[in-house]
Amino acid sequence: MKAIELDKAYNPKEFEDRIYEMWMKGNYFSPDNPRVEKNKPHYVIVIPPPNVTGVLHLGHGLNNSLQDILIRYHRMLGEPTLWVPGTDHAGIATQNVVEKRLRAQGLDRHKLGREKFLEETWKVKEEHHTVIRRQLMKIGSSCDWSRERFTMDEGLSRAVREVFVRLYEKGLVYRGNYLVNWCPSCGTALSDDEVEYREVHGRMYLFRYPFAAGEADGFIQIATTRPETMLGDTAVAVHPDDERYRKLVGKRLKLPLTDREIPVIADSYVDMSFGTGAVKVTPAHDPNDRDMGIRHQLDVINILNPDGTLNENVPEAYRGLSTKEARKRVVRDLEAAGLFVEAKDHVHQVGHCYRCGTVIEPYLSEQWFVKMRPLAEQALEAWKSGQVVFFPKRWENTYTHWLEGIRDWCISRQLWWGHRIPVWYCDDCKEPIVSREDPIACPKCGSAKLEQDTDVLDTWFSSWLWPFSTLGWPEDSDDLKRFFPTTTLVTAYDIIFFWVARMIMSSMEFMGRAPFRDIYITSLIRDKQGRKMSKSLGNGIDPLEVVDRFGADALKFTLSFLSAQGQDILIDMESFSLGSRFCNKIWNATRFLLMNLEGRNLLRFEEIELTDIDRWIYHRFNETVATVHHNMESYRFDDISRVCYEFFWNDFCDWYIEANKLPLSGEDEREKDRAISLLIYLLEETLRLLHPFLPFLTEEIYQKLPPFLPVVQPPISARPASIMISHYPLVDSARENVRAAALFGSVQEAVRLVRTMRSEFTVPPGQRVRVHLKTEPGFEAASFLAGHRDLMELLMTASEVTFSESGPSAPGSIPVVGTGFEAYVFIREVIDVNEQVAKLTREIEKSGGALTAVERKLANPSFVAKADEAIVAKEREKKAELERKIAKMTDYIRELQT
RNA sequence: GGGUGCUUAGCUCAGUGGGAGAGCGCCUGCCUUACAAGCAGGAUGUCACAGGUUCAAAUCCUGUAGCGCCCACCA
Repeated sequence: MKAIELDKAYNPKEFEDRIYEMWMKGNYFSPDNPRVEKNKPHYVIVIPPPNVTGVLHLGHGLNNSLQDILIRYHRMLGEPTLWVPGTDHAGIATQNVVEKRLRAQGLDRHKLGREKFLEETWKVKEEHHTVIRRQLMKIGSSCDWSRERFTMDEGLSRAVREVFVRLYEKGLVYRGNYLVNWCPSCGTALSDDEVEYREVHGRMYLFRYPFAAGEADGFIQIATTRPETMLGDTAVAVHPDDERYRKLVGKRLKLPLTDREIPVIADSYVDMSFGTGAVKVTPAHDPNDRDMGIRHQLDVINILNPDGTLNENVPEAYRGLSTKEARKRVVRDLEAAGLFVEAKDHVHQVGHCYRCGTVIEPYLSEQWFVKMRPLAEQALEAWKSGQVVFFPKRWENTYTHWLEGIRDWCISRQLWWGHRIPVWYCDDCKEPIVSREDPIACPKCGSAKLEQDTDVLDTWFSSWLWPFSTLGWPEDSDDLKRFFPTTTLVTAYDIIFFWVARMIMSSMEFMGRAPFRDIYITSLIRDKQGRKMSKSLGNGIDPLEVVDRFGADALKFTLSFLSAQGQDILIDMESFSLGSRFCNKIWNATRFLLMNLEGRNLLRFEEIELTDIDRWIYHRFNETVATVHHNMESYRFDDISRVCYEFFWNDFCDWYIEANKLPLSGEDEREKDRAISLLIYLLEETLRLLHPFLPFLTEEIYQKLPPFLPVVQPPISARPASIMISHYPLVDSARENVRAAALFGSVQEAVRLVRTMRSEFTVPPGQRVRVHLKTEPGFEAASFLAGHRDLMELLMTASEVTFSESGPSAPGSIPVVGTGFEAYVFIREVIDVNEQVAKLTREIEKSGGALTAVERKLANPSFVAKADEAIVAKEREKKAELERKIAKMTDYIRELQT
């Protein structure tokens, strides 16, 4: 046959897009693709939906690369495999993006109005969605695009409503006036999990509150980090057992800067040992104070507007000020009144909005909540009973800890972008109506004047239904029946609370079982300094740029290779050359093999008799396959990538192809046919092994292979049209061959020893050298070595290799010791002995000089006594090393001169 | 404060009871007719520190230090 020609270098741009198109046309991403073996269990992943706030970053690159590896692996095992793609509307985050754009045009959402604003947001959603979809395709994601979903799709919105109504009917959704986390900038409530605590260097202020006239003399000192909230104080609390204050409990204080009087109360919440042992109580603006307020029926004075400025409940002078301004003003005024004691630097944790970074204010408002305890119990049960398993396991602690300390979930958001809360209020009788369908009239009074709740739901209220809402729930759809529960969830650890735990809760509640079996928690990607990649730092890496420079396969393979369990990945653009080099290596090895098809006839595998070298490579291949399968079970992507890399590069290329250059360049036509046939067969199997990690490259090469090439394992004569739907290699115990491995291991050892020797004497690579191998009596590999004289000559660049159980007959060689043999290298013949002796002599002299210096140092008693012990030890070691070196070179000289 | 992870070669990291390793970088020599994105060879480590268990410890236990992350209402 004719040689098949490949370009000289790996150039992914030339084929990646073309191949993705081919896959799409072939409908290979479908769970009903031609490879499917109907009796096998389903393998299903639903994508963690990227937010439509922007485009994909490298974290998504990692996440989706790993999902694609799993999907392709299982698909090639013949399992009906489905990967559901989709995106998330990301309520608050997307709304912020749009508002930012509006601000740039001098607009805001209120000027625009709700309807127009939503129109704008849908446009932004479309923009980002288009890019995200293209990015996923670019990196080769083999997801089923016909099943793509969006959290605000009609179907998913129906699921959201259904869930809200069911939970309401069950009494698990309730509405109430509670202290919630309020972001003054976003103008909405947040759940506890959306508050990010950051260390802030603030101040701790000490103030005096004087007693009201006639109550007692003097004052009580209180400490606070938020002076402005004193305007909302309705009590001062002390511990009931605190002797210092016992007599003062019940007395009234005059609240400075206001005309109000507040009581001193006793509450065991107060820590006597902290500060002055007296705490100001602001029920409207602190969760603990709120609790105390309820216990003591204190007044609740809300001093804030929704935008974070002070409202009409404070004295006029402070109204309209921001909390920051008010703080300064209050401190100044208290100082003027002689009530300020001191302000100390104070480091503490302050809550910030996870989306915009604004300081969170505890704020009393009417909100909707989900009662979580009953749901959390079920989610804990799912884990305890082994329905879900975390990889790595230690994330289970994070999961259970959160569930055990679960708090109710505030799900209403004062935003516009999201699922409108399915509650209407009757204008006439004020009855709230919770309904799956938009109601027309009030069921209680019949009034048609209904208004829907203006708030929307937390974005996670739709994401937590993702594994079944995407499959058609609440309809009893075919997909739901076929593909639920899913198999594996691949996600990062930063959303275990937000998403993973909640999905399990909702799924237990509405589906009666966990939504997936395995939870693989990926690493987080950081830059080389260990910083999170972010737009503001400008240290982000665009996956598309990686694809552009190195190719999608290089992206995928590199990330997989670096993806050690439980470790963050520190990476920069250059890191991807690892994958790209590997691709190039595979490309060129293939190029070499296909080139050697010129004039050859491919032999059928059955008619080839394997040599021990062939058995060795099949043994190694089989070992590699076993490791891959084994580690795939436990999601050890790094280990899998490593063994594949090592097998292909070190075993297949460096030894097997190199060894086969002998027959390939020989005269024996039958030998040539034999050698190239086996090489091509093994290449084909290896490509299948590598395909999940290097989908584009392996497909491109697969398509270049001789079209009629049969498959060795499993034995099929008509290869599938695409490697995507070919068979993944399986462990074949018949290929295990420890004996062949040992035999070839001896060849490798002998070759390496001689190469090292050559290198030590700087013998030019082209210069042939004579070698004698003295094998020990009874050494098993002796005849194998002797039988591969020509191979060793090739690999050692030897002019001649002789064998015997005795030493060399002629002098002038230098021996090296191997396992079961000694190799005598006749260095003297290929080098200028005088020059080499002179070189060695010079080195001995040089080392001798260094040795003298070291010895002198060590002979100095004050050095040994006073110098750092480590330094002394180092010197001793240096001495021993120099002595060894000198002895070895002296030996060499003696041998050369014999 | 609670939890959890890390500390191994210049850098990024594997390795969890018996030989200290990989990739990149570095040094030497090679354009050997697949690949210079390559080939052959090499150097580099008190495996954070201190104790303990063991015939044997980078690996198990205890403690210490440093770094990181998560959670938590100390005003």
